Amino acid sequence: MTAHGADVPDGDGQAAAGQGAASEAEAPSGDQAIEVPAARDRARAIPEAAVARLAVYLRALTSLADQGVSTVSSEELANAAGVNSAKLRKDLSYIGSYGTRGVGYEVEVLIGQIERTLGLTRKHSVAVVGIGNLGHALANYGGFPSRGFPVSALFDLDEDLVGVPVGGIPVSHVDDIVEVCTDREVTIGVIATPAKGAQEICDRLVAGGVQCILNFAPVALQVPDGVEVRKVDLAVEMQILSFHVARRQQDATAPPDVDGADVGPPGPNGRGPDGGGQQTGDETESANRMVERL
Amino acid sequence: MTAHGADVPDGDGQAAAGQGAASEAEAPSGDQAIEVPAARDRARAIPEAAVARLAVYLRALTSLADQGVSTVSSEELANAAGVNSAKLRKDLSYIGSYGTRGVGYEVEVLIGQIERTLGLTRKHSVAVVGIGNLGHALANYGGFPSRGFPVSALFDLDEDLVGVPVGGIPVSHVDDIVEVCTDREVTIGVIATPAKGAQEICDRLVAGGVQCILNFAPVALQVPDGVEVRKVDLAVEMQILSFHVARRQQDATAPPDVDGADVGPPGPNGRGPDGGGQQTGDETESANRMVERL
DNA sequence: TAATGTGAAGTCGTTCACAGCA
DNA sequence: TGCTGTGAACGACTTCACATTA
Repeated sequence: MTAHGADVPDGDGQAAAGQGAASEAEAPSGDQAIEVPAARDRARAIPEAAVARLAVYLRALTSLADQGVSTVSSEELANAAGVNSAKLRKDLSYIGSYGTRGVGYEVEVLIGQIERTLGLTRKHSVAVVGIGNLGHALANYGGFPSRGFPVSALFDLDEDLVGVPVGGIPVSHVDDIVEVCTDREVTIGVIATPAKGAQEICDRLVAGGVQCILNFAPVALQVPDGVEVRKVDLAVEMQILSFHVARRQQDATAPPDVDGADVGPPGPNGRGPDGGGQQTGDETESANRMVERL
Repeated sequence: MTAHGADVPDGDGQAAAGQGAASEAEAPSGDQAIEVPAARDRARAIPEAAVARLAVYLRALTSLADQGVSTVSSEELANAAGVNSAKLRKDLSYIGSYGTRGVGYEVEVLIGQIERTLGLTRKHSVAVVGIGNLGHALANYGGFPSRGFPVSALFDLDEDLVGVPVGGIPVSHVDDIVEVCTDREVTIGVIATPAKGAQEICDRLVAGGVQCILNFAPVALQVPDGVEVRKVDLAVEMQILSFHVARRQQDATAPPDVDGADVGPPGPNGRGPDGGGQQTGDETESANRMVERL
């Protein structure tokens, strides 16, 4: 984990498979012999995939609580979360036994336990870097502050934006990242800049004491051990969907295809798709400069 | 990642997260005996996780192409994409043998092959529903159109927004989803609405012929077989990061913890964390109504 | 009786290591 | 000689199925 390579987008939550998070280059050096056990104990025992789902269960639970429900069975909760009950029970078993056989789980108790496990009993200050289209949306995002993630700093490279309040917080200049993050004890940094400067921003955040980064820029960030990176890439999500559309059509048009040569000639042909390609923007590329001020 | 993976995140997938997509209720009835082989052949052989990474490789490759690089070794490309070379080679092997032993891969050729595999040789019309903060950002998102995903329809429930052009496209009313999506042959729908109406929107998109959905609303959507859903949940991503912060601190404060009772008393205590909780917004909840017009 | 909690089996994905080829 | 392509070993996550308990 923690590894450098921002783990690939992996399928996360969603049903089947997916996951396979981080654990990239694990510093395979012959430093210490084993180090497998001990160290990581309590929390490390929970599979990454299960952690992701716990957050989903939490949401379903708070929703139930709002509706006045006080008890749920694994079946009901699993249904609300979009997983099967066996998986849900297994996941919950990682954090302890808080259910009652023959009855189910007490909603409030489970909420408390999951929040504790996810470390939500502590507030995590968030900094958003890159106040473009996306950064703007994130800064105004109601879901963050309401869930214990107060946005306490905004940064942009654009001098015209500095000082302008967005979502109630004045934008600071990226040159002050280290200082401001240290001051405000930012623990989570969100990078919503173009790919170009993302690594530089990342380095500054780390220098400012940020331990976790949510990266929207389309690059694999390099970070020192001990810093966690999660990447969200909209273009990748779209392309995965595209793949499924393609697969579906292939299945539909040629179901009894045994093996033979597939679609195009595997020969050494230049590109293939539309004209000279070109791939203009670089994802968040334009985003950063499009909305500009409110 | 379906997403699922989106979900979650995924693991994810994101990072991980993210992902494994649909295939929720798989109709486990004793309908047909096996059905394992045949049917899904060419494309289905590629693991979901590998598909997600192919999209990442594609980006790295186009970046290299822009820099004028014409050949890469698996080692170099893997490095740029943030994975290890063995995994990269395995992933590429799923789509065929386009490398040259002793040399590496031709950038242009690989780009073409990956694009073909991901179905990017065809344009996929995108519809964005919910023109709030996030929807706004998505509508203006440069990364979509430039990568073969032209945004061709926008929808919102707000009458005041209908007709207003966002990113060059006039917003339509959600009541017209079915009609407009059918007309414009939308293949991918993006839901950026509050959790509340998401399922309803989803149903309409499906009725309008949309086969793939990227869901930003914090709910597990129910879709018929044949429709693919990937979920992206920012709050979940943040909570996963929060978990890692918590784990890190736990490791730091009490490394030689053997087992005993963990943190809080597992007894039947009410909630636990901050006061009466409350969980205000519902993620995109506020988003939808915050920026309003440009 | 009903539903949790969990070992065990199964499935899927990653890593290893090396044969094979330019 | 150098790097790809891939079978096989390994490890992680999921599903099954049932003992267990309120």
